[in-house]
Amino acid sequence: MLAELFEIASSSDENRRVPMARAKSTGEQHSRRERSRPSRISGVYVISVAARLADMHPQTLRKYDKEGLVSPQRSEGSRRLYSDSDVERLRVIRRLADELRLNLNGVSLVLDLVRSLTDIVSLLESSPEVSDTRAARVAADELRQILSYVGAV
DNA sequence: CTTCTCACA
DNA sequence: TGTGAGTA
Repeated sequence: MLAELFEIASSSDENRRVPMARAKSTGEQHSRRERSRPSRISGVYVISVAARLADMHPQTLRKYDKEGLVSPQRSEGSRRLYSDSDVERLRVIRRLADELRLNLNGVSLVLDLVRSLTDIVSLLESSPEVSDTRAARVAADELRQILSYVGAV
């Protein structure tokens, strides 16, 4: 359906023998860079860790990947690497599916809409000529309500 | 990736 | 009993 809208650049699929540094199934991979204030700590997690953070089973994450709901980066060995935003996205999916009882097609549709609405809110707030109008403020406020209801804060 | 279970209509 | 979601 609309799932093909999400595309994350995948690196080259070279199946070279890269010595995997202690392939621990639990624990974070890579270091955490604290770039100019810890406003955003970027973590990278293997599927088992990401599943635990999102309170899901690893098989569910594989299925979501296959369905195009979440497209994690891949390592050299084609292992899925989930970012913090991927985990956050998984939590939104869990809310949409568990609480709102949406099926996966509904979830992907809502996620598409969330992205569009987020962009529209940004546009409404971008330039003063727009954001200073009453209509823009009302519209942006309404969209933010919808986004927070969906859980996309 | 395929198979199996479970819920549901 | 066919389909979708999650799991083994």
